[in-house]
Amino acid sequence: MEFLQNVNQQQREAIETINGPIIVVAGPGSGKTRVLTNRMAYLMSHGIPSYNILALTFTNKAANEMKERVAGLIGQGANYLWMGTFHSIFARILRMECEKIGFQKNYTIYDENDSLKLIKRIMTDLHIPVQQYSPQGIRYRISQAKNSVITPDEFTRNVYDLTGEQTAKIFKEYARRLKENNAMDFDDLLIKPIELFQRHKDILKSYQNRFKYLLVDEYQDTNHAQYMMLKLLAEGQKNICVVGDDAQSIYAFRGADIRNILEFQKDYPDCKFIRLEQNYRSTKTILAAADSVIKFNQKQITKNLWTDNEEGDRITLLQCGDDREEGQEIVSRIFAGVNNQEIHYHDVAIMYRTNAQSRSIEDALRKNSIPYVIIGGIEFYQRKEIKDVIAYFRLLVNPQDNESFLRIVNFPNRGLGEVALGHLRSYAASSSSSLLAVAGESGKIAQLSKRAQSAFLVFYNLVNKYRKLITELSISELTRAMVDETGILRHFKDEGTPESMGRMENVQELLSAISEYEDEHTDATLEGFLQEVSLVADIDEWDNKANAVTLLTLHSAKGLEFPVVFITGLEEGLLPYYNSSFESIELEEERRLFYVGITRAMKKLFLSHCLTRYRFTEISFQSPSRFITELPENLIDKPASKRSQLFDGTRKYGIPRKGKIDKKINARKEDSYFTDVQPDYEHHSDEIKNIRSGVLVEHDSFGKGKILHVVGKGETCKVVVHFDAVGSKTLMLKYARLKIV
DNA sequence: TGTTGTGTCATTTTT
DNA sequence: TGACACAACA
Repeated sequence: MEFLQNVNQQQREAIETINGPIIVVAGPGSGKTRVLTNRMAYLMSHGIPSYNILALTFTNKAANEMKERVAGLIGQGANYLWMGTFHSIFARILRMECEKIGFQKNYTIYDENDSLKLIKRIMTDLHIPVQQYSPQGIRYRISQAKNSVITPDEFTRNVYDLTGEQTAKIFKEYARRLKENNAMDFDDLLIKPIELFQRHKDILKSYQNRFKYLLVDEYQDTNHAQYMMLKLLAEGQKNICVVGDDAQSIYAFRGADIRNILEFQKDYPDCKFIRLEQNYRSTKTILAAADSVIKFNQKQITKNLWTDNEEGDRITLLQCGDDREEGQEIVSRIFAGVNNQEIHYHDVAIMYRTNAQSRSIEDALRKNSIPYVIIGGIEFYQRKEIKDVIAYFRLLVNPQDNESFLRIVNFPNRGLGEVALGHLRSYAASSSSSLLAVAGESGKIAQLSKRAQSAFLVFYNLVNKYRKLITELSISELTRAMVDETGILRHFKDEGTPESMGRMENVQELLSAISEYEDEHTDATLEGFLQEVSLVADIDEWDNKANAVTLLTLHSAKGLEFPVVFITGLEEGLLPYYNSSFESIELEEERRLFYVGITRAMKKLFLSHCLTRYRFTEISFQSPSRFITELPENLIDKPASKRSQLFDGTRKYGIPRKGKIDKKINARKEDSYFTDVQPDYEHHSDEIKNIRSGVLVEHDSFGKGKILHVVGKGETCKVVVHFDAVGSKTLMLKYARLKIV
């Protein structure tokens, strides 16, 4: 059988085991996708209809790729396969079933920004000061609660502090308003189906019957809600196959619970446990480096990764003076490889911890005319003008969506300000109707000025006119006509600044995206388009066909592979990121992130760190990441001109260099590699010389603490210290009189 | 009511 | 750096 050829023993077992629970712990590059796709094909070839299979992934991209591969193996038979992200699959189920839990089919999906805005508005309404309680913090707490399937009532009962009390109030009101607006946030897409299934056993039954075979990719990144959902669906048949790698769990901040994978065997004691340990992706060197790093973590499923691949080049460590130099170093390595015809631009990925780091790298690439694509950053659909136009469309589809109403009722300007809206909102509240509905009756609201009354009416008529046209026009005609009538494009044109011209183009791009969507979907609806837009990630759009270097965060690198990988910013405070240094749990997650990065590389890995870096507006001194020291020294090359105390410095470059740029780069700094002495402090005392992040210090009144971060230099040098007793403080080094412990 | 300026802020990762 | 809130002015 075709699906069993070219697979190893373990892969074969994972593919062939049709019934019962299976967990496949798949090391990086071990052919996990092949197992999943071949397994689906195998199931179907054994008479299991495709509509009995549900495959859940983390990105749409992964789902689409797998769909294509399955179709390649089995052809038309794959048509009814349900495969997609948790969010999109359950959004789809909710479209059909949500009336049973009090929502309407045309519900709106709120993204994080929408929900933050709503929370801020609620806080204002409840007179909870936003200065005192950070709306982001509250939103995060609420989201965490929802991910753990905790209801507002349960949350209220378990409050232990003041912020918690306020959060509880907001949480309740937030849930109420979402319902009132007929809207769901991202978390609802996971927990509302659970609610549905628990309340309506017959519906649960029907989905259990339908989805007889469950496949879950990236199981290590599921949160509690996803876990519960799977448990509900798998109940009875227990044909659940989960694939993942605990060592690549990097979404704890989003509620992912690594226990789900660690304890799968507890939930399904009779499960088959399969390890995929042969790596087909990387060189021996890269795999050994990755393995050595991950061994520093405590809790994990033991794995013995190995590969038949060649030894390969050593890992090259680039030490740079600052972030600009880092960009230059990378550029010169890329040039060297390309000039030798060893690599093409599209073989190269440059990874970083935070999106902000991309800027300096982009500068360097641009300056040297190297084509690049960037994944992440400010997404198209998050731009203000796009969100504004989308709000119009949302209101068409879901007239109860008060948040969208508020967003655009005065954009473009209709002379409707705070005061007018206040009257409208209280009238709406007393008559419990939506803002849009009340706007249509603005004549009845006595407090409103004549001008405001008619402005509301104009707005109402505008929206209503297009609501009536929904069934008559195609969505591209509808949206185009509406945007025209709102005068948004004219508004931008009149402004005439370069920014507003850019905005105008973006809106036009949105309109063509709608046309494109219409061409691709025979049954295109505006709802469908809006849903797709809310659930796309940047990575979904990326394809590696263009001959360009790829820039991306370590997080979005998961699941990808590249012949040449640069991991940048290997510095304390950045990777591992700040707060992660205290809690070993968080530190371990950072380490896994680094592990994910390393294991993306097939042939050649570069690691870079800077001694200084622009953060905020100031120069900050950076110490090399502790993770660097966790790599076996014999696998690492450090360019000869930069003698290090740990390495003897006589070696070749991984990829021979040819570029002309790197001459001056090597001229600077010498032995400072692991010593981390900061040159600017030479004239200070010994004490001050040793001030750097990670050092334990004592302060006269704050007691003992640890330096997180050093900002600035000389007279104005500041340090961020985390004190055991009082938490983090920023201090002027000059006055702080810190003693090194 | 709209616009402009100022100050403050926080700046991780994402479906 | 930029996004946002608020104050002051037109």
